[in-house]
Amino acid sequence: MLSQTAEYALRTVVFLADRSEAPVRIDEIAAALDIPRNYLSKVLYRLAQESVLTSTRGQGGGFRLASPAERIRLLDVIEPFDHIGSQRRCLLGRAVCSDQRACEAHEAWKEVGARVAAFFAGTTVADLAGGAARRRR
Amino acid sequence: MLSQTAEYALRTVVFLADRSEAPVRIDEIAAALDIPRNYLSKVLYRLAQESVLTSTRGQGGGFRLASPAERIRLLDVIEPFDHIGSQRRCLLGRAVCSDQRACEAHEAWKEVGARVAAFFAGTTVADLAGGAARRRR
DNA sequence: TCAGAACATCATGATGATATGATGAATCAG
DNA sequence: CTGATTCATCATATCATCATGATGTTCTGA
Repeated sequence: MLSQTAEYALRTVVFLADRSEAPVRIDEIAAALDIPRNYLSKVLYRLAQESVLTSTRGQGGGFRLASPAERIRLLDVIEPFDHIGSQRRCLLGRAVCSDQRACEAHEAWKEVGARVAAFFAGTTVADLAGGAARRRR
Repeated sequence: MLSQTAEYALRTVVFLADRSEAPVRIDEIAAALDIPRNYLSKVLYRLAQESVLTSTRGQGGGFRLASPAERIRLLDVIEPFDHIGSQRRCLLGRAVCSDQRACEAHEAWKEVGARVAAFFAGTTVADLAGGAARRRR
């Protein structure tokens, strides 16, 4: 359902939500979540570009959430890597799906896609966090 | 959502459902659906192994559905290639998801997964076919 | 200013999905 | 039996994703 890369991003963001607001070093994140260090570096760099995270270099630096966990949607975290763009694509790969032969199945599929999209757009990082972030609410 | 391979399989099966019951040559299928010929060959061979299709060699041979279109679930067509196995996997890749910290989001995700699985298990090839197969019902 | 800390980036490799071309094996018509 | 037809299979190529190691760049604190 999600690519490995998007899952890394999501796990990291949820992990950070459970931590204090101080920056966390990438080595610590990689070790705690068992994610390849340099690969994670690229992933988090991308998240910083997208303003999901903030990075600080030097002593005491690291990554932290750019906004409160309850204001970061799962969609924001995933979109830079996977494109689950509202599932407008026809199940059969037809260029024109909603043509004359659009059947109940096409409608049903569209609705399934809408459910998935609604989940990622309507769920926040805080909803997935298990520790501090949830208790803070 | 679906791999290219699974989509090829699905498009072929729907295509065959719209044809008469006589075998269709793989060259004809590949040309009509714009799918690489030899790659499709392997895909259809797999579907034949799974008893979704029947293959016949020699003059007048080709592929045809092994059962009526309304008895073939999308799940049967897709499963040999993609494993959408009831989405039991945790969104965060945690080994144990439904532990003490299972939150509303985990429940919501589980429900989304169930919807997807229900769609593929509850929809038949006939539901997607646009031509002959639907009019025959 | 300088050394260490920590992120940023580059070059390269491994793997699986997708694709192509050539060849083998089975079936049928005559 | 023979040859055309058609699926089955093998060897190889291409590409994106995932991963690793080495090096560059920026920041902080003394």
